[in-house]
Amino acid sequence: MNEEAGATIQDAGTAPARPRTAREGTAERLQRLPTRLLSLAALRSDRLVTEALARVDARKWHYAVLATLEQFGAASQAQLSDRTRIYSSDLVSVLNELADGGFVERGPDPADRRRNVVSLTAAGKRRLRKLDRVVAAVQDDVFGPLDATQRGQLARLLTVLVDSEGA
Amino acid sequence: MNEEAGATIQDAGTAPARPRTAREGTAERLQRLPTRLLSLAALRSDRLVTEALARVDARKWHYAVLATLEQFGAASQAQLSDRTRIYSSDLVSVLNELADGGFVERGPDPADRRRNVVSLTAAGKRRLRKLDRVVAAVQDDVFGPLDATQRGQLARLLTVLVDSEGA
DNA sequence: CGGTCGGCGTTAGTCAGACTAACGATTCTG
DNA sequence: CAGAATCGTTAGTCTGACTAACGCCGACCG
Repeated sequence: MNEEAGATIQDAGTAPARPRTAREGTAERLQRLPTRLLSLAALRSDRLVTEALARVDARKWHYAVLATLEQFGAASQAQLSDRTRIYSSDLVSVLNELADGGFVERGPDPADRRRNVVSLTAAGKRRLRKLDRVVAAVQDDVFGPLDATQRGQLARLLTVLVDSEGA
Repeated sequence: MNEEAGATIQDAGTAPARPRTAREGTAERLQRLPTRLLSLAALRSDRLVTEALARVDARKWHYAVLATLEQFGAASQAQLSDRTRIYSSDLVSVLNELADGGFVERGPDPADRRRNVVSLTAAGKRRLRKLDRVVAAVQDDVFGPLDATQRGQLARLLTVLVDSEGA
């Protein structure tokens, strides 16, 4: 919780502060370092995504889970974990949140009582549509500085990197 | 490293290792999502960088600080914070570590006793050379799947994104 | 000259995500 | 049937980003 200063209600956001954008001088070695560029770009991207989703009371994982459920249908948590790359230990709370919102249902799998079957509800589908819109908007936000061609290039290059993972 | 199941001795702890690389099925929506690609690529990159540096008992910020000091000379912590984008609160422990290793010296600024002057030692310069090598090696590791042209492209695109930050 | 404002370094603490360990319950396998 | 493996869950570690507050000092203002 935030203790508000009471007096001036406010502009909680008016951060007068750190000119983090200062960009005054970054050592060259760092400035061109590809891994650093990647890290900074992702940091900014993640921040924007997280903020945008937070505004509608969601998190990245919510989107991932909902989208995965819609595409592949009901699944066990283990399957969801594999498909979304969310650790199953973290998945628990994500599903709790989604279930609290009525977006998914979690019940025991009659076929294998160790498992849960997680399925999308009607509300979940609507929720997904909404998050789709939010996420799409952020893409433009993040990649605004690039034109369509460049975005395509970037996506292709990143895909190569990401896919090289398991190799 | 991987624990091999040796000879059926107990294997109590043999983590057969989650096939995180499984890549079985990722929802399309997610798979092409640029912000996600960026995030995943950065995650992998960061992990490799962190591991490589850990092997020589260093962290990313160590490199950033040493490189910045060499390029701009002795500076106050506030300046370092601006230039490296390390929050000054986090900078404290980084400098402690570097000072413990004898790589930097931190003394009061005679001109302004609020400030510290942080400067690079001879050992710090040697350290920087070493980290330079480590970091360079990781670049090849991370961006191995890309040829020189592609790496250039990627760097350019990312630079655009990163520089759009303050705009 | 005294006071207040602001920059400086530091401590502490929050929050999120990635990741590991262990455990009870269950099912599979030999 | 016994042991091994799987599933969901709890708890906890680690790192990085970020905020709040504080004591110290210097700058500026009246």
